[in-house]
Amino acid sequence: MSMDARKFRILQAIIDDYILTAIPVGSRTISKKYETGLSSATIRNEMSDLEELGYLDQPHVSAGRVPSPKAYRLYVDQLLKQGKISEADVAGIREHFSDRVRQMEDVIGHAAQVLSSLTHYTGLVMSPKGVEMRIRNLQLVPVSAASALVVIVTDGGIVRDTVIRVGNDMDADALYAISRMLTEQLGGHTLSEARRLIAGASADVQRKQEMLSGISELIADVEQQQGKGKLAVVGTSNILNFPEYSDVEKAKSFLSVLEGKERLLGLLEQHQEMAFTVRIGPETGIPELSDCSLVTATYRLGDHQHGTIGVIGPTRMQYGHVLGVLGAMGDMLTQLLRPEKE
Amino acid sequence: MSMDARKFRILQAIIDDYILTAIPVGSRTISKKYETGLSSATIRNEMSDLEELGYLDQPHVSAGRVPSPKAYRLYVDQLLKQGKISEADVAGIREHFSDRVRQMEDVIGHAAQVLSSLTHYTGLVMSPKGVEMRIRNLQLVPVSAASALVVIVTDGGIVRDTVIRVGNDMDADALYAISRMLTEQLGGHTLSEARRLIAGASADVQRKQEMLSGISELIADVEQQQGKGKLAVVGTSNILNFPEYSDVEKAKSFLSVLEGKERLLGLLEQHQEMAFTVRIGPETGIPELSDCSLVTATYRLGDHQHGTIGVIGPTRMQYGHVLGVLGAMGDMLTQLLRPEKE
DNA sequence: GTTAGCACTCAAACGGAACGAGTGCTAACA
DNA sequence: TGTTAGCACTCGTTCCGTTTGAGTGCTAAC
Repeated sequence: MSMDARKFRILQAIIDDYILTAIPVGSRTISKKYETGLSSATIRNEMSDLEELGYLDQPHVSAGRVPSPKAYRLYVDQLLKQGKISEADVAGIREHFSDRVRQMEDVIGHAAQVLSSLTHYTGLVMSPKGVEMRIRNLQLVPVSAASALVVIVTDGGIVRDTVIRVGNDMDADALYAISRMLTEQLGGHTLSEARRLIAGASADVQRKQEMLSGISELIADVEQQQGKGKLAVVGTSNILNFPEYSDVEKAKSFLSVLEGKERLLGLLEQHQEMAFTVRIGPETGIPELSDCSLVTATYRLGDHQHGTIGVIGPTRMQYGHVLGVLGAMGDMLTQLLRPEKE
Repeated sequence: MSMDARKFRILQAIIDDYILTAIPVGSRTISKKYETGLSSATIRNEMSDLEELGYLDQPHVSAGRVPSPKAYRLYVDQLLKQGKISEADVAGIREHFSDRVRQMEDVIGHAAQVLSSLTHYTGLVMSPKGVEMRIRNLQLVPVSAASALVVIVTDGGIVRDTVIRVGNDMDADALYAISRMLTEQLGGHTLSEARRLIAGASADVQRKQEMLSGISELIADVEQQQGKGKLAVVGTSNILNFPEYSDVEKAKSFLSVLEGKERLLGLLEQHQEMAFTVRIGPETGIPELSDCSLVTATYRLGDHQHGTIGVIGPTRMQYGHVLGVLGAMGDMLTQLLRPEKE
């Protein structure tokens, strides 16, 4: 016995119905609403086969059937093959981003917000992870008599700053001179190279040494921050709208995974080279998310950096719609974050 | 009939027990566990009086009594009068902040994290709201041939930046010259003054005009950002650990208030001049939070700016502990964020 | 291969009985 | 006059048996 066209159509119908209603689907429902040519008894036979093949589960003997993760996998693969992105989704996103570009972090938070409100699931946006970022400019800005702000601009346009102590006798011009020198020596180098250069530099004066180590720390910070990637999570409470999470225990374990962002980051960092990723239930590898699906897409920042956006919802997710929204949003972000022409 | 010392003791006992167990307290419980000198019948009479006075509610006739918001109010006022802050809380916080100071935003997120984990409620930290912030320095940093980064440093140490377009013929030195000029002219002025000055400046060249308007926009941004205040919310899912939120509907409405941060910001901005604020149930003014209490405290950044930290939990909150933690955290933040000596 | 029919299963909904925590009231007591 | 023992009463909770109905598997006929 194997999967034929009719079995596939029936499976599709079951999945569609279950995604819509969240209640186990019976043979009569399919016979009446979908495959009108066949009687419920026939459907029953087919469903029995599908169960044997591993595509359907039965909560208990007198309930209908529920799609298994394997079924969703088949369904999604089919969806990805035909690769449809709805025009409506693109329009919706364009509308939400009509206002002018703001800071990177705002964009990220905003994007997660839009994902959540368009899909009614939980929206995730991870900031780009820098691969081999290079320093473009480094500048010291006086803050008070004894301290200065170090600003680092990288080729990705990422800016990071911190306050360090400098000598008392540094005026703005002196700081600028130092900035020029540092930019000249470190510009074009990667972050780790820059740190090595600083470490190697002989510090003739104690004060200067102090300053350099402050800068070095900042660079390390940037490296680490970019290595990790910031994560915005919006719409966690949406999950409570779905009947499968009316059990408080389930909801709690779901929410605590989303709050402790580490594991989530780990998931988002996998398969970053793929345009789309769909992980269904157990495929996430996180037991607490075994009733959830995670759909991700990628956006680019410049040529070498890419970030990830995603949506988490119940396994019976509207995959088509979510894929559409994510695709459109990915394009939008790539376009929005394109570095100025050089 | 009025409140005498014994009634007060009994009320205190009821509140203590209810905070601990979350189940309505019966007269026998009080008689056995607390006021051992009195029989349950006597307690019953007193409880009846307390109910008449508005301090107790009865879910239904055959259940025990539950403290009313008015009772918590009395309880908290008493607590505030004796103003006790536990040493253990101070130590706990100091421990969590042992690592070096990082960026303002990190500190805020981290503080919310610590509040949440020490209290097991939801932790809130709002960034300082700038009153009359003054510009200390303004600097243009080259980013690419045609664009530059504007960095603004204010007297509160707040740094904000954005990328603007500049003319093609601007090299680093030219930008620096402009920076010096701008700093000279705008330094010491408040944000709104600075914007007025820029608006008034006659722009001889088109390019310069473009640049100035970019800077002006950034200043407006800083004003607005600081006017609003950023808000970190951590530990929302903690609420699900409490039996009063085992009802999914309640949990959902609570969580959605926390997600749409606007109303929360409004609450936190009220009474910012108070060292401590306790708002119990209906006192919050938000219907969805009528079973919650919000406790806030203030920290300072410099002399003129203050931010708010807070904890949201069920009305039967461990007020003493929360006040202790918030007090200690407020001091910690004030100390941590003290601007460098000038 | 398809379908009608039928016996069977089992979760969910329903409903009444028993339980028990807690109250209010009254009368007796110190 | 305040305290307490006693008792009737209330009412939510729990338990348990019944009914309902959706859905299945199997068999026999088409």
